[in-house]
Amino acid sequence: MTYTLTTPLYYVNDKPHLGSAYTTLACDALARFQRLKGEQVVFVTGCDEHGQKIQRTAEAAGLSPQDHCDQISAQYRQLWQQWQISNDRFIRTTDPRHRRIVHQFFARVEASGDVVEGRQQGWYCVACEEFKDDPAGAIDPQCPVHQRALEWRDERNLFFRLSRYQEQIEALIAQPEFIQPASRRREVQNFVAQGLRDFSISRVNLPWGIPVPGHEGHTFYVWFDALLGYLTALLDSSEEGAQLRAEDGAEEGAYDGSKTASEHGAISEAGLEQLSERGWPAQVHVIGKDILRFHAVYWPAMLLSAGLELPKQVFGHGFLTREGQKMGKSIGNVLDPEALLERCGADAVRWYLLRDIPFGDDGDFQQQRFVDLVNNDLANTIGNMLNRTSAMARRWFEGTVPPAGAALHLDHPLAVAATAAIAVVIPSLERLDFRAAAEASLQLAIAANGFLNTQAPWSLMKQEGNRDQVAADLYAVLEAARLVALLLGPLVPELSARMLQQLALEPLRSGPRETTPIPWLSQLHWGQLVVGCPLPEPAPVMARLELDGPL
RNA sequence: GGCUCGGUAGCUCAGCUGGUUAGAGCGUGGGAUUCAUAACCCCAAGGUCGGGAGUUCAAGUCUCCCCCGAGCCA
Repeated sequence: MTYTLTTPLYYVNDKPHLGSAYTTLACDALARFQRLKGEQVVFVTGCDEHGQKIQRTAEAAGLSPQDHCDQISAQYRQLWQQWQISNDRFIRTTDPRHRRIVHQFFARVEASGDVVEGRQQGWYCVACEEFKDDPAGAIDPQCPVHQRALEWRDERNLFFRLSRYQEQIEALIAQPEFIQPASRRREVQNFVAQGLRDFSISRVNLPWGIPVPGHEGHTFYVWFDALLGYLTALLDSSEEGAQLRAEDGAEEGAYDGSKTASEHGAISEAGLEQLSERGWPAQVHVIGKDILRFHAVYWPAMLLSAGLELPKQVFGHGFLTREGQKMGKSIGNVLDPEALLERCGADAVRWYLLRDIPFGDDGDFQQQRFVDLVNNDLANTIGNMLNRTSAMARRWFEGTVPPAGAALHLDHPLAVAATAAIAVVIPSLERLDFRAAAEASLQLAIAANGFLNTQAPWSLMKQEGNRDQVAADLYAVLEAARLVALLLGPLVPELSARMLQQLALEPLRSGPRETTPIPWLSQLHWGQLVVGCPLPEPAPVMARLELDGPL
């Protein structure tokens, strides 16, 4: 069973902004979690590179559309590398393979009788790539989203017969799991309840796009083409895709290294019929709430028409504001993800965004709170807990993990706290509730600090006869720290690795196609820290953030 | 204009099917402590639960009206 998840394919209109980073980060946490659980993950991201808006942006910059796309998508790719995003695929809709898939898909839709020609007339927003409902007689109407003048269009387009799928879509979105979070479901339901209308899937006189076969002068509408990128990504013939398939074979006991090369030939011909072996349907499409409709209504209908399986879930998360204000170039308050990473580090940003904002709701990036939470949770509560305990263990127990003694009992208060934390973290991550997972992990660290203060090993050590007690207490806290580090693996992988390193343990391996030698889930049990194991010299695993000046 | 969500401590928010002194985190103030990254631990501050009316023995928690904010659709 493959766990496929996707970010949106980001529109290459401009360089990446924090919103895209937010989505990608969350997906990365989910992907890592699933890998740690032992799932075979295909984490897809990429860029959407078609449409008139891009053509015009490129022209304005004096570039060819392709050059422009190359530049921007390279920025995305680079940014994700800098953030250590563990995507398995990076698909661009200008990839030649994509064109083939689009044509193949279109042929299926056409064969289903779902493509009709029609006249489309109306006010068009190029920025939205969408017809608006302003009346024909409107004078200089503006796009409410972009506050730009709409353009009058009157063209003969190809339409997808969405209306035929009314009942099926209604049934689909009636499933409580399909649209998440639940709060967004009704919105879509209302929209569908009004009756689905056919929508145009082609544009005329738009050279920057994929031509529609058999319909001279038409190119595909971005929303038809872009979503298909998810499929192209899975049918990837590149090395990473091939490797995944090789592992597939190995798992079924049919591994044959010599086969890989000959497979390549076949792979490059891979088409839609291969999708089910390549990880389709996706387990979840993670998207911003603004494009929920495309993913929850149009996209499933297109897939139905093409005879393909439907994704299991569409998760529409909220938007980020900054200090209560919408981020925008005109206000000049955009947070640049690259700069943010450089000044604060990936762990800090990941922690703040995932721990403080309920995934699904809108969130506000507040610098003071960002710093407060990172310093309190990560540096003070978690980092310092490990640091102080490791220092004591090294000082009093020959630089090693002290004898566990009574700490191994499962009714030890920290064993109980750890079990409780694990029981919350796993189901929370499963449903993309990163906040609950973070809080539960943090709770374990708080319990460990509390325990330490109650036991006060530094006082006990001053009297004779307490050595065993101190050893057990320190063991318990170190063991709690180990479990905190493991639980934080998906959310803040680098911090997790540094913590494990301080405990002389191997970091988790949750990157693309990585597996951890000892399964994560089996490591998540009390009492596995090895007594007598030498501890490295303590070094803070998380530095406090001290920002001079606004971000 | 229709529909849907919100409006609870300085800030961000929990409060399920109505029922003892309305909770958490951060911030703030105080205390304790020294193992540690001036970190950790403990305690407190008293917020008309947007406003008004109603139902009820009893309402942030239900009903109606109003005000404010957000979103979807038109």
